[in-house]
Amino acid sequence: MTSLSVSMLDSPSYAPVLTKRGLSDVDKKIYDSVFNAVMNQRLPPGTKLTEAHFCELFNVSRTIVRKALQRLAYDHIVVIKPNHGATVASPTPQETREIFTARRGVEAAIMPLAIARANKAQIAVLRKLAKDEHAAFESGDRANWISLGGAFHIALAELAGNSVLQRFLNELVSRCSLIIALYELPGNVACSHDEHDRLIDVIASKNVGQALKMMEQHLLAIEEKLNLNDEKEKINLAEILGLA
Amino acid sequence: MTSLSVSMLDSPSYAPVLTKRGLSDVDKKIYDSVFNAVMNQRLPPGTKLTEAHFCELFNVSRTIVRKALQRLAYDHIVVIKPNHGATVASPTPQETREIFTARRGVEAAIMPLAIARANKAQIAVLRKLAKDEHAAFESGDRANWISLGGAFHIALAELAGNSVLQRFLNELVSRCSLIIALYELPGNVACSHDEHDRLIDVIASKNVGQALKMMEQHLLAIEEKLNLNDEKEKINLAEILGLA
DNA sequence: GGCATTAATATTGTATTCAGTTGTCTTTCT
DNA sequence: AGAAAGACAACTGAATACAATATTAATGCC
Repeated sequence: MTSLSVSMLDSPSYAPVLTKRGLSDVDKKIYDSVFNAVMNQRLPPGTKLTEAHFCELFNVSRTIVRKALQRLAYDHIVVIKPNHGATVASPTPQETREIFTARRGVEAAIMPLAIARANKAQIAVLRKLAKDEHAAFESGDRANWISLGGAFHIALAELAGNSVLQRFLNELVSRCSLIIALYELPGNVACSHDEHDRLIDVIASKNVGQALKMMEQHLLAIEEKLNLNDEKEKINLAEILGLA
Repeated sequence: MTSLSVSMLDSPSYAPVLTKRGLSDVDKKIYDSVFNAVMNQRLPPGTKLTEAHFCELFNVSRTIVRKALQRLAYDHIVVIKPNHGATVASPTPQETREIFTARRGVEAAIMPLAIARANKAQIAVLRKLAKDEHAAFESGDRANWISLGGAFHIALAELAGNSVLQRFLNELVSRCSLIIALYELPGNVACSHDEHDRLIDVIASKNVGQALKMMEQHLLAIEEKLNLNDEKEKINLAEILGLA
């Protein structure tokens, strides 16, 4: 199990605790720093997140830290076991399949809303994201590439203008980052880096039916590239036993 | 604004729908008692939920109470404003539309999964729920009737076997209970009390396309019966001014 | 009487303290 | 040496204490 190190988190940015009016949004800072670290895969699944550690990093009491960790647990970014504290979640293959199924459903609900509200400016925003994604891919910045791939879908959800669906998708996309960190086959990274471009074209053409089909294919393709054989440990165990 | 009274909270009867790991026993009790009270509309939207009150009722410290309230806030059952504490949520018309739109999407994602897994026994469970719903309607037990109406959809989500979608729908159904409490036109209650029967028929026949269409119509019908004119206060205010 | 201002009370936000649990390391015995 | 038992340290769970803020009551003024 990995342990938390300072470099994994965003710099605490020691903004002095000025202003009594400035309500303590420290817990949000903690939440965001862990969330971003997970999204960028700087915090691998299974990492232990000790409360006292965050107290030092952010100069707050455990009360605040616990609030942030509990919120992360609500969103299934971390798992809290009684008397064992918080660790970065590591979704099982079964959970993974459920997450992807749910995500296909939520993205399908988002798509017609997004298409209905898409104008030129918003299409341009999507294209910018796709371009950044390409750049990250070309430069070999794998973490940033994955993060931007998620950002595209998040942007689509924003465009849909439904805060509920947006929140659902946020959770699903962040959990997918965890999943990719766990299950993606190493050699399989180079793929599908123009699918977002084609999606944007279809969205711009306002063809809902085709967009739905393409999005589903897109998500199924991602899922199929994972190694969900459920045999990660079993194979290792078998080998060990075979050797023994 | 209504204030909390003890009688609103008792009646431990109903199923713990949103139960989760990580909550200690008392936590869960507080969460469930508020949740059920909201679902049964004993706690009207806007009700102030004072922490100290729950401390007395459940003989625990504020630490536990706050954890339960924060989780209720996460599920959008209550709203926590900084330095103002928790109140039962009262969704705006805008939020209501978003919730119903999201719900149509999530139910659409659930339907094919549920149909794929539906066998005779599970169809029987659904029929039982519809029957109870009829009974509650006939006996004039409005609160129980609304609660059972939600239970039907929850059961469908369970049947689908996807814990993520199930959790999403749980939130949406409970928020709809709040919405109905706020916006349903009084005389409009007597309606659609056999739509669930017809849904079950279509599900049993495994006709996915027709089931999707029927479910969407069902949900649209519920939404249309609400009074979302945004003029609730305005009308009252006008009357008051007219008299003055 | 109505209204603004101030004091008193109530409620929430955060830190600290105490208690219980778990994991590890040492000691001891066979 | 190896296993079991016990002691210690680290951590989490929960309650209490203190500080900050909001709400209500009271007072004075016009």
